[in-house]
Amino acid sequence: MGQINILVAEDDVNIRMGLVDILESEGYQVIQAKDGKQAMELFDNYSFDLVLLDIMMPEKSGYDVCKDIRAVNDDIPIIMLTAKGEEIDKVVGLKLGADDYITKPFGIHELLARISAVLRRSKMKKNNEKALSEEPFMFGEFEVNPKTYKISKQKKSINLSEREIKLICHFHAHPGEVLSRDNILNAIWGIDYLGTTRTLDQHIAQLRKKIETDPSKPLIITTVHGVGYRYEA
Amino acid sequence: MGQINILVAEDDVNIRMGLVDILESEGYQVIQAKDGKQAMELFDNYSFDLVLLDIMMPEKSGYDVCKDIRAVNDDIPIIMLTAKGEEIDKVVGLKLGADDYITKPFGIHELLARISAVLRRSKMKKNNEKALSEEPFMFGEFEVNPKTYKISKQKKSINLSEREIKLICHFHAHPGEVLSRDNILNAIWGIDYLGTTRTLDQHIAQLRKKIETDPSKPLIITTVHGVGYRYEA
DNA sequence: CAAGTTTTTTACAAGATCTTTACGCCGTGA
DNA sequence: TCACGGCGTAAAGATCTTGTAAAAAACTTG
Repeated sequence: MGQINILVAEDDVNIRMGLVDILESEGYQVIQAKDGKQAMELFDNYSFDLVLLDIMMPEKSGYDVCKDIRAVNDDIPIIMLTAKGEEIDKVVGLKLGADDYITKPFGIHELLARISAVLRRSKMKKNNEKALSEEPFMFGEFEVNPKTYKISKQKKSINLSEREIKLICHFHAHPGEVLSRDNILNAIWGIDYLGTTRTLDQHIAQLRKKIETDPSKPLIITTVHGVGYRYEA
Repeated sequence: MGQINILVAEDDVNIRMGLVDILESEGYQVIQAKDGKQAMELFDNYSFDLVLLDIMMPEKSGYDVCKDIRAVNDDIPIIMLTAKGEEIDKVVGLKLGADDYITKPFGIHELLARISAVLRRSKMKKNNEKALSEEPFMFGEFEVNPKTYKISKQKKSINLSEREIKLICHFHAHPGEVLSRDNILNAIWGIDYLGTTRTLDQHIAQLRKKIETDPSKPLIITTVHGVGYRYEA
């Protein structure tokens, strides 16, 4: 969920391991490629949030990988790594669609700063696109505003947390249906969630406190014993 | 902050890349838009010193973008790009507020000369009549005076720093909206800012000390947990 | 270049949210 | 009706986010 996946393509094993250490200790999930060919294979099979690309690599240069990635994906941020003194042609690189450059040897701090800057820009871009699909809608007697994490009834406005908003949106997308706990957990917590199923009940209770007139006799989100919950549209 | 940011809106990828190459090798920071819609999105979220606008674009024509930009910002220089033979109506363009025109195909030197001319004029204008473009406005119970970096309530007047004034102005431009940290950092620190996100929190705290009655229970600038901040208009 | 100012980083405290746990009630089937 | 697992709910614990002061760095100005 909050997990950020980074593909690191670098042939020098020492530098690569160094990068992996740094990135993992920052909480990023890192996948390594030892050459350009392997990088493309990994890129095709997994989903990444950022690519770190050495330029000089066997099998396939960073330029080529960059071009091939861009042929498929216009949005994923790409940062190029260049050895000092390497004839790095920023113009060529930018033409191919890289987002930033770092010259080796680089400081840990600079690397991390550039990564978070690039991720920030990319996140902005995503949010702008997403904004349209998150128009306010009615949920029971509440007006739900996914963008602001707020719901309002008449003039009263209530703040919702991340989980609560997602729950409401999920129910809103399936009016009248009985949604199993597994279904909801998969949709909101992700397919690889490892926690208990009671967590969900807890959040449902929390949500009911905020939207039901009498939380002990829910009318909007009802319980289907032995199965799950239902949004009574 | 000698960095000059240019927004390039042009649908033809070859021309766009060519422009980017030229401008970046001149030391400008360039952001690209592939159509008019994207151009407006970028314009709303970042801060530019100059806009290069192709007239014929999908989604939204250069004329429309120009008009929309002028509706919000009267000062930023806009240069229109027109294909040779394209029916370019200078009168219409000037009415919409463009500052200059270049007909494709254009020479590198002509382009750069016009850009620096327009930037020079704009800088002069800023220095001379910044007064007009930065009228005082109300923010909560404060009267904000961007010219003097001062805000006042009743008879008391408080000095603000550069960052603080910019924060207030940005919030003032987006009343009621939840502004993500990313959004604010991009708008005030610039798209290529490499610092940490905590810097922003620090400045928010500083600002609250100056404008909130009880800084520990902010009413004017509220925080939206996990997302960002909001100006309660 | 020294003093003053602003900005940024850092470190820790405080707060919010999320998850787990525990206990008791409720529905269902024997 | 009884037993048992499902569910509501409060409260403790864990985790993540934000507030805030203070140190460090960067920038201004004379």
